[in-house]
Amino acid sequence: MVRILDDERVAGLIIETEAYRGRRDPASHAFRGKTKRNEVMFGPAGHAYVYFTMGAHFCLNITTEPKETPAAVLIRAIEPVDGVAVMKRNRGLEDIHRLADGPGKLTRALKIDKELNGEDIVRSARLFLEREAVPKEIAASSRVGISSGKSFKWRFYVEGSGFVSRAKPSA
DNA sequence: TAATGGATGTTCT
DNA sequence: GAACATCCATTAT
Repeated sequence: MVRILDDERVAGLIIETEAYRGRRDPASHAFRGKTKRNEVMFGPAGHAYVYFTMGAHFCLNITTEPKETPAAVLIRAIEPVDGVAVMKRNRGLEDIHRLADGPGKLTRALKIDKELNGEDIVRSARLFLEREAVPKEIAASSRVGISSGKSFKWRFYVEGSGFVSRAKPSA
């Protein structure tokens, strides 16, 4: 995942994600229909859905599925690769393992906020994805921080990575 | 190492 | 008025 900040490349490998599947998924923002906040989820795939949560943090999702089929992938953690100094400055932290090991931390490290909500990441010069080697050991577990839909194993993370948000995921 | 509570927008009851 | 796709400082074990 690549973020361009003042012509500087700030990037990292995606380590942890969660899937949210619209109408079929009680934990999804889109489960109860379209609102002003979640309308990006109802748009075409490949756009950034950025929302403000718990009164203090932003979370970044990438939409999937065609228009009017709400679904998105929450990016929960990255392993910093380029522009590490910028991330440290944004976070006020030196520990590289803690720079972006959670959805709220990641958006802060990469300076992602509501202004990027709806960004087309296929065409964007500010936020986009590059193809990389897919890690071999990918594990699945329940999603984090939800109260319904817990039985779906829709959290995916690189097994053994020191950059996941929770060392010991709950099954 | 584990539990607690504050910050506080958006949506739902 | 309460819950929530969170994080962190503070306090208790």
